[in-house]
Amino acid sequence: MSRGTVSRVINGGHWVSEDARVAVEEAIRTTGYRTNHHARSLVTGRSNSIAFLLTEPQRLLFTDPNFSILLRGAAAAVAHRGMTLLLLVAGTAAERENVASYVGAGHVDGVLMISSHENEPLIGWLSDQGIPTVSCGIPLGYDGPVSWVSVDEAGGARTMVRHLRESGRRRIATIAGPQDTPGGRYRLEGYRAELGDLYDERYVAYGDYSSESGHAAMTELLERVPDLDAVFAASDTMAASALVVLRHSGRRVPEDVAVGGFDDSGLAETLDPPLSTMHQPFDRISAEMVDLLLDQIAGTPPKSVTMRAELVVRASA
Amino acid sequence: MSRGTVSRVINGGHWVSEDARVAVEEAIRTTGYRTNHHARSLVTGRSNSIAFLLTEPQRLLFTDPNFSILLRGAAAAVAHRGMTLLLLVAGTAAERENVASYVGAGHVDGVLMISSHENEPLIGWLSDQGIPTVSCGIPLGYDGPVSWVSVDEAGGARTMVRHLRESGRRRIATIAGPQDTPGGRYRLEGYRAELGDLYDERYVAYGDYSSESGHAAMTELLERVPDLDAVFAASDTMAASALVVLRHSGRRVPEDVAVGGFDDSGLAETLDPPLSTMHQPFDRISAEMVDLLLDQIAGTPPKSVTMRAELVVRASA
DNA sequence: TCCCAGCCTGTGAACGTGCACAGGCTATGC
DNA sequence: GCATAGCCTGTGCACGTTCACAGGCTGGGA
Repeated sequence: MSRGTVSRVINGGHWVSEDARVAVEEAIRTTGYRTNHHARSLVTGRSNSIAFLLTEPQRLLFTDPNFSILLRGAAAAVAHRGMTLLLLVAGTAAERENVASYVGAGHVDGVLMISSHENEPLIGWLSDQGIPTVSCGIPLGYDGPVSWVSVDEAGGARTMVRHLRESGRRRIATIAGPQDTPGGRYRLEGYRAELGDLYDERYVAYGDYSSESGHAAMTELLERVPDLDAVFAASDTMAASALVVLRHSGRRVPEDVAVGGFDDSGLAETLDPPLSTMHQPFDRISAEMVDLLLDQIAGTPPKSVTMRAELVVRASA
Repeated sequence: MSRGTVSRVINGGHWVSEDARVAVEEAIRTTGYRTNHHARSLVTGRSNSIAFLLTEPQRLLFTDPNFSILLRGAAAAVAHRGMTLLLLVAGTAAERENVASYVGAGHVDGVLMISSHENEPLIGWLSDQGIPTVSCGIPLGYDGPVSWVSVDEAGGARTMVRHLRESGRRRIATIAGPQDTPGGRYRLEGYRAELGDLYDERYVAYGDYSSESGHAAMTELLERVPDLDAVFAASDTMAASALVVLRHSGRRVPEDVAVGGFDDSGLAETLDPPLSTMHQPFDRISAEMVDLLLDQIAGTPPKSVTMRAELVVRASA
């Protein structure tokens, strides 16, 4: 039995006789043979692994539950295809340098880019190097060819604001996310578009998705426009803080003020009252990202996908 | 310039002249040379990567914020040593099988085992195969040689219960975690030990760390022992649900009922009222796990480390 | 009978590195 | 002057695959 034949039955099995196939498979079973991925990668030039690249500063990873869901989904999708997911962190400049040299050396076949802020240098670099890349969310500040998958941020925001208006709210404030982030920017755009002429800058406060920033923003809004009767927060985490601040101010939710969030992270249904929010299909997003990345590795040009965010009505609005 | 000399300057650089070193380093800089990890691994038999292995069912990863913190810490610690962290998921039997064959093939140098439940089959298997492994938390149901790093679960629980007693509480209930988990079991043991003769089974309810289970457990306790004046929850997530249930029952926290948690996850300080809890040093835990694993890979026998949980007093107790 | 196409199998080369070994050069001591 | 030890450098081999190619065997058509 020659190496060539064994190699053929392992990879596809074309042009190999039935006898040879069963013999090889039997031998594999009895000897406990495992193919050496390093040797394979050495000759094929492919690593059979892709990187899950985090460019978010450390602090936010602590509070944002979305990362874990995305990560887990990606790991499952990747493993399902016999590949491996490795985690790369590029929060500091030094880490960014390491990641660039690692990825540039061809140690991964592609990169899943998570939560990049505007003008993230790595995204252009990866694209210039011709390294298959899929971004989670539209990459701000880069107009080159790159794949991304995103929820319809503006559309989702409009849906929530419309829901608030249809339930009779007239003075709808918003706690916007960071404006160097697609979610932060486009959700605010959707809010503005849906309100049209009713838009009033004084009803807008800004946070960075974190709980503390949500607290500060809600406090600021209550001082500036105490007559508000609804709040749309650009993340569930900030909405949670808004609920606390509103209760302490003596307002009831949803009787006095309605509150809507965005994400439908695990947090939302455990809040008091349970939070109405826009559901992001994180499982489908991660699966689609992996699909797009594998297509790109196979040679397909970059392509992008937008998904709908679905309104989930609970008690808060 | 020969391959051998280049190899020597890259790995350590002993027995190489100053002239040769600078020449090689200059050449590396100008040509943009990157060492091929696959070729290196092929000959050394080491992969320079370690696995972050999750054996937790999917649902819990969504709610438990501790995983992300641990993961990020481990990724940073591993990257700092020039190695790579890859994420392996073994929630189902099929996934477990894949992981075993992958790890068994020697594709990683060691395994970081996260949150194993009692009698997790992989832990014994890894140990039997002689694969360096470090468990996060004491592995229940396995008494073979294995490294672990854990917080002092029982001691932390005693500290919290003592704190509640010292603030005048007499009827202290607990929401225990899952009993097939070290945290669940030993925190309950600590609670019981600290109460001594005062221990009363009716003041104990069980959850699985999830928010829903915390809700159910708190509801159950209020029905069974409505006179309770304090609750120690085995996780912040369950404590958060307890706060909601208590408020809805008309009780004030901390005036009527004091509430203490465990973990000090990001959640704790954003709750209303901010949660008193036992702080787990997740950053130190992940760093220590990586250290122990690298020691073991280098040949040191398994070793274990216990860390203290620190009381963090906020408003809830 | 011979040729050719279609299957199937074996073989040599290559991937890029680390390691052991051989050997050259230099300085030191006898 | 010669042996020896201490540095330094180059070379062959091995790691375990995949891939391209050569060639054998079989059956059908001229």
